Amino acid sequence: MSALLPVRDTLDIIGGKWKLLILISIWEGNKHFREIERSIPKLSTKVLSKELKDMEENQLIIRTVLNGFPVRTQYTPTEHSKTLKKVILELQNWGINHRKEIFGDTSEKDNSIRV
Amino acid sequence: MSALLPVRDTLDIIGGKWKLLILISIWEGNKHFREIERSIPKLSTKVLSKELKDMEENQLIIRTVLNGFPVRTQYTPTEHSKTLKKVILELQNWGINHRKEIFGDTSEKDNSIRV
DNA sequence: GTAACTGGTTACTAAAAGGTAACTGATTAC
DNA sequence: GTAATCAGTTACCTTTTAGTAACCAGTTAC
Repeated sequence: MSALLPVRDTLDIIGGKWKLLILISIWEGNKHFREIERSIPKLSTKVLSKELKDMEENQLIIRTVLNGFPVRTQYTPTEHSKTLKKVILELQNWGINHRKEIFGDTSEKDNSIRV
Repeated sequence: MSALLPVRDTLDIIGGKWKLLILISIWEGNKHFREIERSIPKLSTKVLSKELKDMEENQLIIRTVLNGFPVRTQYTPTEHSKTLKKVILELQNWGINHRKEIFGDTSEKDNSIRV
């Protein structure tokens, strides 16, 4: 069925443990490598490096090297990446409802969308 | 970071290579183990077995054993699983637009099940 | 001079995921 | 009696992914 190709394309890009975390971290204002690294617990330098490369390739972020003394790079989200917000909203809503459905969790402690 | 938990919950459940393919196959009318297996190229018995267990645990499908001569099991989608259709639609739309954005691909030629 | 910061890379190791094929037990068809 | 179908399970092996830690160059602060 034809839904599968595009869905798989999408999951290939934003699936996995870290990509969405990283994107959200950048959306929240973290621009530099070490900054992003520190903002996401348990994320290692090596993995971050690889994920950022993937994301740049897929045009979700732009990497700029600033000429300065303690060499700085800057990561900024592309306009294109912002189209992911709808997807994330659906994934988020489903996750919340699923949790209720499965665990009967009605607490709804935090459903703000700080993205 | 509150979008992240639910999003990760969702991706844990439907992420990965096979779960959505399997769910769609079942939605399309394939009910039995070998039937589902044969409908998805490159999917092995072992992996299908594991994926179906995960999906049953997450209440996306129901497994019923029919008492008969060449023992048959039946997999049916839950009502709850149908709430995924919105999510899938968004993932699908994003995938299509992303492909256009990145490759300028307007052909939409190949909508067969590539695995 | 020493340590710490920047953005990573490299090498080694450990864990997780996936592939292949054989095998189960009951039954049907030839 | 032989082969095939059903729904899986098990054991073994390979591939992929991830974690750890050391290290690069250049600069700043003490």
